[in-house]
Amino acid sequence: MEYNFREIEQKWQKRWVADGTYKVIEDKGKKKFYVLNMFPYPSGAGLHVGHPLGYIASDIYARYKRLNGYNVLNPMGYDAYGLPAEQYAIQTGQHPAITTARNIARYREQLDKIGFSFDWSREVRTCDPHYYKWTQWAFIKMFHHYYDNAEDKALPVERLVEHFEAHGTDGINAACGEELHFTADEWRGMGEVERQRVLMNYRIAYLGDTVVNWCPALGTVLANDEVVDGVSERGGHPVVQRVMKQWCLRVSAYAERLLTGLETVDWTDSLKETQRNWIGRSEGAELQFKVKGSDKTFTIFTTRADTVFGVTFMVLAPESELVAELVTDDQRDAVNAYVEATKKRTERERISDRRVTGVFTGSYAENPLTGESVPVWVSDYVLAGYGTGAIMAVPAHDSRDYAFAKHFGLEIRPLIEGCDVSESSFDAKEGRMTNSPRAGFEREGGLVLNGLEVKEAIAKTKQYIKEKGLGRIKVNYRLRDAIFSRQRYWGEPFPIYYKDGMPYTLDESQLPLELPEVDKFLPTETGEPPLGRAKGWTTAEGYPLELNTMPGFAGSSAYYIRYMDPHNDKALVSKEADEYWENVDLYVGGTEHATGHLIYSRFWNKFLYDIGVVVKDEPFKKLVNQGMIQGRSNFVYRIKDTNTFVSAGLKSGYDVTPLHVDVNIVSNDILDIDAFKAWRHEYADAEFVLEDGKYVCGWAVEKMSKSMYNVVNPDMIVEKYGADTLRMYEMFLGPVEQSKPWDTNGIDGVHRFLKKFWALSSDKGGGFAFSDAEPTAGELKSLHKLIKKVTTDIENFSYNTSVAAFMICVNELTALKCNKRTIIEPLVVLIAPFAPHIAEELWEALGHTTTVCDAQWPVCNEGYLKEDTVNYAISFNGKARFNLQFAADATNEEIERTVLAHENSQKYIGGKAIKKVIIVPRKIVNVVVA
RNA sequence: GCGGCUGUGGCGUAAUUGGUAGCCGCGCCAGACUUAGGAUCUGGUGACGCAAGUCGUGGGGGUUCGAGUCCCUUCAGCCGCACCA
Repeated sequence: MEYNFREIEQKWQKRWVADGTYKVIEDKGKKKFYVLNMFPYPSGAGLHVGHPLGYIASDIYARYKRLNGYNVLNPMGYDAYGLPAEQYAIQTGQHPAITTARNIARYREQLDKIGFSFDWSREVRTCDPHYYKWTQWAFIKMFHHYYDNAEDKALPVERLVEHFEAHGTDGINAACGEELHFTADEWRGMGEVERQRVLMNYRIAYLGDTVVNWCPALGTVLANDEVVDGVSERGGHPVVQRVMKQWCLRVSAYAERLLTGLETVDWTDSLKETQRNWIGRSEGAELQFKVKGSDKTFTIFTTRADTVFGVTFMVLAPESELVAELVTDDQRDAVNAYVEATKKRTERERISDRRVTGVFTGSYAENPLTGESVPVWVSDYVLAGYGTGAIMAVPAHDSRDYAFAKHFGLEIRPLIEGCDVSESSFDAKEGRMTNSPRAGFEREGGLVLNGLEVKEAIAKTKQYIKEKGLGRIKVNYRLRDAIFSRQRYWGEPFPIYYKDGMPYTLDESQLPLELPEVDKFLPTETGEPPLGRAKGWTTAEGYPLELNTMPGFAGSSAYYIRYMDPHNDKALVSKEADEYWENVDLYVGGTEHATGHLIYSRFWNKFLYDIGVVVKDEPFKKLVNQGMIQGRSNFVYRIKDTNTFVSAGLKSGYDVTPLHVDVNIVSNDILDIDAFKAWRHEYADAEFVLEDGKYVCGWAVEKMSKSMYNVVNPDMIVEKYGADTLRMYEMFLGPVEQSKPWDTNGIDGVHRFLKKFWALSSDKGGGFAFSDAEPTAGELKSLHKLIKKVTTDIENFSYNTSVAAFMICVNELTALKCNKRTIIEPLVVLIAPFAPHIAEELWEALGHTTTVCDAQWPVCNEGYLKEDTVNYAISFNGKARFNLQFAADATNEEIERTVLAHENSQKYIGGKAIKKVIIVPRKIVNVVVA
């Protein structure tokens, strides 16, 4: 009987839906397992063969866990808000909700063909009001909480208010924008607006003046992770720095917990390292500098407190408020001009152009340890957003300060014995201190670092700064608060209205606040976001609602929690559901989310943990990054200014333009000329210069994308080979974590394997044939080898070697002509996670009335794997010379005796003394002779 | 610049974790069947050699009876961060 995959796959996909096979309910009697894929953004291009890679890998794991008796949650949904749908809406006027729904339908259709075990009854869409109600709800919660550094968790803002009432800011240790100081009396004297302004300084979701990445082309701000190399991640438009009032999330308050939490999760080292880099913890000290001839002081941050004796100038960031305070009248024009020029530069220009620039402010600062005066400069190499926006410059031991000093002819004073700073600075944190202080500049009772190792000197200086009250020990983070406003239409509206210019949250009972209709998806004529066009966009009392919407990561930050209890309209998640599912046991997705989604989700989850909504501090226990499937593009070469195309091998003789050609009309790099002529009307009368009668295309590995015509859809593969072949082939390509170009060569091998597997139990007529005879030792060994291999492989995500193991087993069984029920049945269960359709069909043929999903994973009996004899390589002084067979249970003494007595051994020993005999179990006997 | 990862046949990859390098598949070669087909089956396939054998895991060095695997060094490629003080 033929392997009719089309019929089989349709039959079982229908059956699964009809029976609700993959519907899962909380069952306290069973252990839970939560498998999750990063949900897709439903783009207009549909699914390509790269998307399912991770879904297949996690589906295999989910099915495997289920066969091992776990209650498995394996949901799927859509990250449905996003820029492409909105850009499309702007161009065509088509409502993004319509295009998004259409794209989702297409995705669903494609996904269904691959045979996933998703529980679709739990589907979520971020743009669905029932869903984003809880995104808005979480935002309200964040608005009404602040981060208490002493308790190290989020607490209600009411607690803060109580404290202000009683003690003012005295004793407050909270994450905030700026350090405020007021008394209880002053607090009580404040009006409503002023109090709101104070509280805004502490809220976890707050409205703040921030330097943002403004993208004029997109008309919106972007988060740091949405800007790559100074241009927008989507579209590649230039990005400039601008100060704007924006909603922000105080992610930075969680920096330390985001860092330490990494130690508790099972993620790859590289991903953890990427997050550590992004969080960017650095230990150092803050040190106060007095401004000469004034009572002003300012603070700098340094990790190299030991170098304070080498400070020869100070530098302020151009955006720093200190600039205006410190600039002298003489220098004001020059400084203003410099600051203005800096503002106009885009992020990209600042990155690409690293010329040393700067201006002297005219002021001098006093070194707190030596009292000497150093000039204060302004330069854009100092960042406003990090530390205090001001630095002490030590050109001898910092390469950036060095370049600046060289350029402007400032003093470079080395502090480490024997270091050479004539060509470049000495940045390493090693060596012995000298010149600290310089001879003749010692102070009574002052700090002396001379002779100390750098590390000791840092510690001693920090201690000194702390004791003398010159500053404090401080930990700084690179991680900044997340900017949470977008000037876009297609996103979650904020549950916020304004009264007297101050924002207030809607009541939870008013949620969801649904996205209003607008006539156009563009900003208003007055430059307000698109929601400014919505009619009646106010509260019932007439207060105006917020016009910004939330960014893409808002909806994706807690979706994994919603899957646990997706239809609950009383809570984000019920206590019972959350306590049962806890958190995600296995999360599969791409590395591109390392510094975006995976930081925001962890932050969001930790906040919900703090307020008692979820029971786990970390959302994703184990994370696997599937590699990207790249496209393999094909090119044709058009001779300039003609409609003639020259084959790749001959193109060097012509002046040609390479053009992408649809890979679907190219086979093994040979162009289907008729299909090419039909592809586009301008090629209908194209002419060709052929080699050997064929048109050979060029190729390159590139990102799979519509514009490069290298997209291969899974549907086409499913149509031609079936879903089971696609699933197994994608796994067979190589390790899941590895990126690789899509290459259809080789899929035949996998398809052939499934046909052979099918043939094992099908007879020549139209039916199945199973033997009830007892299996032989050889058959049992073949099966149990497979059980062992596949079980450990799935646990380790080595699916490619599993597929290889299946092939070996089926080849062996085919050779043995084995169709025995007791062998085929467990084999069917083993393959079910990989090729569920064929497994179901055979499971039914074996006479089962339940689906294979309810089967039991077979257990390996090691007893069948025993070898009777073991082959040893006999080597002399490390050189293998001949082989000998021994019984598997032979003792080392027996082996040694036999080897030494063997006639072949004599010519290698040749009467010399035997130093030792090393016997490695099951492998090698090495005889070492003198 | 800092940090991480990778390097094995013509290709994708594997190697019991320090034990006969190249499993499985593609491709290729030969053969079988055949109403020549992009079907199926069988055998072969790291290099050199008629052979016994020798050489082989980016290069060089080391540890070890034994190294793809461990250590040092170097080269190449990929990824992350990057005027972060």
